[in-house]
Amino acid sequence: MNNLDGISERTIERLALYRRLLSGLLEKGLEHIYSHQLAEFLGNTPAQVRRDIMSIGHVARSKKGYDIPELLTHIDSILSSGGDHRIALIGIGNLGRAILSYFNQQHSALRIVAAFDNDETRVNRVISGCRCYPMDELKEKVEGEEITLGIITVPGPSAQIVADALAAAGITGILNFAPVPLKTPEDVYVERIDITTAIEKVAFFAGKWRQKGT
Amino acid sequence: MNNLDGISERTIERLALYRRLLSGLLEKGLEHIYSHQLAEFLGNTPAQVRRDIMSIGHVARSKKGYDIPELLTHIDSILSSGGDHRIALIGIGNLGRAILSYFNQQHSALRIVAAFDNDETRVNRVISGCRCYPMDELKEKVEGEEITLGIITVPGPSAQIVADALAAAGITGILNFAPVPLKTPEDVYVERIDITTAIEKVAFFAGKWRQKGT
DNA sequence: ATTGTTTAGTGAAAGTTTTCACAGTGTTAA
DNA sequence: TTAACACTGTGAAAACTTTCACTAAACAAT
Repeated sequence: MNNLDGISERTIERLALYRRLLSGLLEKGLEHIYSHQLAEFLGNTPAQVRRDIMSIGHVARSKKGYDIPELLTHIDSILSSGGDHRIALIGIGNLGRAILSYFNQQHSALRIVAAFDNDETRVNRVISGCRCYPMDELKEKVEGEEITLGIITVPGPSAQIVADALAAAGITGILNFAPVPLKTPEDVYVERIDITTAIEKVAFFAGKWRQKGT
Repeated sequence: MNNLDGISERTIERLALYRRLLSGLLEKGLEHIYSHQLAEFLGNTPAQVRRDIMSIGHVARSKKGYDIPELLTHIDSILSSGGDHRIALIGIGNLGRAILSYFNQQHSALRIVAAFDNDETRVNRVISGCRCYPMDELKEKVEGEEITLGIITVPGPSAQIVADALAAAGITGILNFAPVPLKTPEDVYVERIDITTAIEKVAFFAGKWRQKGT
């Protein structure tokens, strides 16, 4: 289910990291890089780097390692192959605003083009270059602006309602920050980021680790 | 490496979800729950629920399913077994503030007790019940306040410096929101949340999914 | 009591991801 | 030209995670 073209979910995540890294290296004028250098930067192993790069069908036999511009172009073409996307963000609270400013500074292929909230005091203005609308205009704007992805930053109890609205508006992917799992139609891809769970996980493993050795 | 007491990393994440869910159900006065109901709430399978619960050594043969208070207590004791933690947050930007307000409303066992930033205008005040200090007081406060975990919400270029400072101050776990992998000593557990990567991943899979069928 | 039904617990299978280890090859140096 | 080296590509093994499928037990109904 999550394996298109033989590229696994995990590999896609790392490809996004490779892309960021390579693009930085390119700006510094570097031309070539070895798998073990990439691994060093990313904190994984050379074998994994090579397998990831292999999985997108990249071939570059050279003693100098990978050609950075070439590899970057290739990774970019894979990651972009899902098409262009315009994004809606729902929930203009602290987290929502943080993501707006954090995300809309960079990036051209992916942009948050509209934000929504139920609270009227948060609406009808522009935050980080993004217009804010009341929730009941969601469907209209999603269709009008050709929005295909949604980011949910509303409190837990409202998240499912928002997800339903997004799905009804025809969105195909959701990034959910609310601390609840969403029920969505099969054809909507959902990714969750659960900050509380992440901290609890760190607390558990950090504690355990300290108790033992390693 | 990430498998203490036979409990896998993934299971720990789900246990945190079970705990939240069960605690909500308990407040509603529910007493028992079946594995298939838990699975329904969490969007996974009954078999996985049972395996997770089994892995913490919980036994409760009853035709009525799991006893909620009992199971909750047990999960809680596992998740708390990493010990209590006081948390420092570094980087009082939009994201940092969002996490402060988001996190410090609830939760007692884990609390963000100090925030730090290089920017003097963000410092020496209280945000969401959390005192803000300049960076150069980090070590002193970490030791004085018995802080054991750190949350990094600074921009990418500063993240490694902050991580080094945290490690030097004796912290054992880090949650890193900066879009760069960190190099840390072996005895520091690091978890990363990469918002940009998450969005790129959704864009990829949502696009692919739409192109094909399911 | 007996029987039927439904559920938890769990060994084993299946699926996924990472790592190992080595063959083949471009590159450099002699 | 040849030899030594270091790196990629990759089959196969290992490690990890999820799912299947069955056993035994609790409970309800008779």
